[in-house]
Amino acid sequence: MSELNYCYKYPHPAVTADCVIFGFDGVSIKVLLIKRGIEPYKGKWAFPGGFMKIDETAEECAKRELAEETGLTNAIVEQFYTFTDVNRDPRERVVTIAHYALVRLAEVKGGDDAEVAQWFAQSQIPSLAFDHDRILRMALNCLKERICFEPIGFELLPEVFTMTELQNLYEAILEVKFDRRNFYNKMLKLGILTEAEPRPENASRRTPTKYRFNASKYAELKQKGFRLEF
Amino acid sequence: MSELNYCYKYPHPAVTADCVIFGFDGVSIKVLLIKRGIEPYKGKWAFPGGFMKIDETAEECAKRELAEETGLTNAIVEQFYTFTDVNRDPRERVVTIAHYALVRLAEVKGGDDAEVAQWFAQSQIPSLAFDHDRILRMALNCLKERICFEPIGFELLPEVFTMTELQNLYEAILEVKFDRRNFYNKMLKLGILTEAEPRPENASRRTPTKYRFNASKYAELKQKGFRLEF
DNA sequence: ACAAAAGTGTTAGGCCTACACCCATGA
DNA sequence: TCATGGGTGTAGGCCTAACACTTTTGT
Repeated sequence: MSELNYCYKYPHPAVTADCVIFGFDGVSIKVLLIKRGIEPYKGKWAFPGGFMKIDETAEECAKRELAEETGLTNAIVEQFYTFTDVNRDPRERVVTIAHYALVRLAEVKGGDDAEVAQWFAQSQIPSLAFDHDRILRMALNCLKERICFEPIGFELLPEVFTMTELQNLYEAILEVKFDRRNFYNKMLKLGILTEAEPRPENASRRTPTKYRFNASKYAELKQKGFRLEF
Repeated sequence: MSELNYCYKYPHPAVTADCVIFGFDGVSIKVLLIKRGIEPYKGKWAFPGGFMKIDETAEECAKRELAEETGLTNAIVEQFYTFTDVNRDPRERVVTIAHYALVRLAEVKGGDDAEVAQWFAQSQIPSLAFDHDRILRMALNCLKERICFEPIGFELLPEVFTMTELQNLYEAILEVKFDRRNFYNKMLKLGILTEAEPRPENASRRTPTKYRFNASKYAELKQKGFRLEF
């Protein structure tokens, strides 16, 4: 079991897939971290990740990690950068293909052990193992860029949401503030939202309108050359 | 020399870096391809690329490949995607970290052997070895997206260029046509171009104005939150 | 002389931004 | 009653897109 059975003519790096899992609680962006139980960096927090099996793609590997930690199997998982620094892992040469995942917090299976896996608000993330600080920075940047041009934000919200929740999400990710009326107008004019339910009888002025992302409408617009922009 | 000296407890994929090298001849985007001299895919065209050494990063590897084929050592080289399909190489499991490079054709050292390395206009690229067709599609897409928001186009033009050349470049990459006056106005208003030389005495109406990309001006604007958009 | 390249300005419409008040609810 | 959240409209400025003619040169 511990023999060195896999031999090559030239040195091969190990390949891992890491998964930066983003969630949104209505106010802040959150990231799921795992406390390392073994050396190196024992006791430090890191992203879920692991060695890519010889018969799976990096994306399958990242999705496997995601499923192990959250129980989710149909979330968005996308590769964003491959980290290849020579000494990023003290054990051996390890190349990691970094992914981010977008999940709805409500759908995440509660972790069995809060000591081991924990959600951190963006502002409370501790210093991480390996080069994961750098990976996080790049993941956040990538998320910022992509949400400007693609409707990935909806993957972090419940199916049905209010305009205020949507605005909070954009503001949290982009770290800016929008004028509420302008945000409403812009979003509604885009034509990619549908009112989820007609307002109930007893709807008061205070009851917010619920929306749903209209994926087919978006696909249609996109095909016509429409581009989302924030 | 042919012994299997590098042994691991678990199987390790091989890791390569491939380099999609883009040039621009004033009219079309060109790509440098290498004719494979050995199996697999012997005789087919492919991107320059090779196995990552155990003490170099993927980017260093891609730059090494670029230098070998073009003599250039200071061109833009950027990773854009890592391809991990299980059967993408028939010999063994190979993960490739794909890069694109932007070079000025005038600075490229003429290849010794046109049989082996050759520039292809985008429309004349043959079907490629491995999954390089897919890699090319993604590289072109990535180039399209990036040129919309970052001034990378200038890396493909001579230091000094005319507005028409710049417009041709944008049109070739984005596969659209712009109105000449609107393109002039927009570019000039951005404030990132400098006139290269005062127009000479004998300048006729027909002599085009020469421009130069003003990188420091761009950096300054960018810091103020300015974003390039096309 | 004819074709091709380069320079140049205006107008209309759409989009973005800034901005304020009312109502209902729950504490 | 007070603070909070939610809904709503308009006016000005800027940017975009559409559009044509003149000059020069080379063939």
